[in-house]
Amino acid sequence: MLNNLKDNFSHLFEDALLEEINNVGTLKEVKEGDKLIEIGDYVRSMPLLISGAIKILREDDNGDELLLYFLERGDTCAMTLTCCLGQKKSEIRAMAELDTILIMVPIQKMEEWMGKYKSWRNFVLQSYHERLTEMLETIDSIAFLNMDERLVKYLQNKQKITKDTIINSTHQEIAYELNTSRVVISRLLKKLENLGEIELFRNSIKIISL
Amino acid sequence: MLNNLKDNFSHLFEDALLEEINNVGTLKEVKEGDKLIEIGDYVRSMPLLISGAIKILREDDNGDELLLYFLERGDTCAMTLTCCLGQKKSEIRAMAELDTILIMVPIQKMEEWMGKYKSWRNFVLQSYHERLTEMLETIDSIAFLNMDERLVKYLQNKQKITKDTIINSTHQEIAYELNTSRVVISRLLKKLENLGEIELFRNSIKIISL
DNA sequence: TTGTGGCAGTAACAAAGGTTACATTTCGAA
DNA sequence: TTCGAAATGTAACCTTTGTTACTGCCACAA
Repeated sequence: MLNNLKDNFSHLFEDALLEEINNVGTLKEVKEGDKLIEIGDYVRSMPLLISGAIKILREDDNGDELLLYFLERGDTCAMTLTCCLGQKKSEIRAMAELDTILIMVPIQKMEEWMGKYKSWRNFVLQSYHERLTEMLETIDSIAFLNMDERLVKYLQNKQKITKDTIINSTHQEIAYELNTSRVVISRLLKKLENLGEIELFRNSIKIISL
Repeated sequence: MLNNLKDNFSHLFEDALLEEINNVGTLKEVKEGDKLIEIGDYVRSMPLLISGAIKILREDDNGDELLLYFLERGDTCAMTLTCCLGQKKSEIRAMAELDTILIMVPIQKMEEWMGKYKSWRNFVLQSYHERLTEMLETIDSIAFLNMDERLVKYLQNKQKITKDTIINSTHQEIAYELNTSRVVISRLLKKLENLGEIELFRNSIKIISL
């Protein structure tokens, strides 16, 4: 685990902190599609992402869903941070977008390190900043963009995260994450295909140029 | 200023910290409608709200606007925190919703206090948590609610912030903050009036029961 | 091989929200 | 007092998005 840590976090944390994380953290591997946190769960440890990607989703009372953002290598979950500190229930759902490796750190440590390590404080604050920025981008999308533009952004984002021009999603799955209906997505995807920007297959979409 | 501080922050900060804030902070009064921060500004100090209310707005490239949330007594601006630390430009606009009194703390101090005072750390983290939560609520509204429901929420919120059943806004102003058009707001307000939930006047709206 | 369930294509229609246009009212400044 | 700008009311129409319904297609298991 120490190697994993050094590879991904040595530019952020001093050796003493890396050592501590190595001592108290536990390595966790999850498969694509696995659920990490459900809305209402209490959170007892904080994830540091080594590899893979996690998607963070919001859901309303009717079960309508919305993709908020992705976490990647070197990230942590800002929601978790506050849940830990405040002993509050999770407001979001976290699912593995890809096969993912993370280090789980017990919550007591995170407070202790806040006083002890400047690099840890910066990391935590930086994480908050990134998450707030991503929330702003999400708000921009749903407030200012039409569904066709949101869809294009979604596909671009997905490509960036998976590093693959083939997106393995059904229209229904995309519709859930954008909180719309399958028919709408099919309609817009077909339009993009007619423009030559994507190619449609069963269970997958190939990005030509977006 | 020390009295202001003690009245509003003594339950959060230890005496030594209150003392420090008192030494380095400057009192600032702004009038309703004053602009505090514009998008693109560099932020050099951090506000602690003593009284009044600040509204935080987002704008896109076309000048379309959206109200994100309000800051009240005891709050600080999480955006500012990260802007300060990262030396980044502001992503948002801040306007005084009411006459407001705040204490401005220079940014160098905030880092110093992070290491020195546990109560400061908790305050900063707590602020982030509240802001993230409010961003989530904003997302819920625009993603899951129709305009009529968003309008009702907006009016309720406004009432809560101003502690007044009379809302002094034009339809155009409301339309800006909800990123829609004046005609749409007039239409929906008239519907609410017909339901007996509000009463409409020139430049103001009286809330009967929402 | 055949049936079954999930996936995608598409048409027709409905609803919400945005746009344009114009009339009326109100208020403050000249 | 009068004029003009700003605020509001309202109709007609358009666009976007959501809904319903039905089709064919594909993959897999019985």
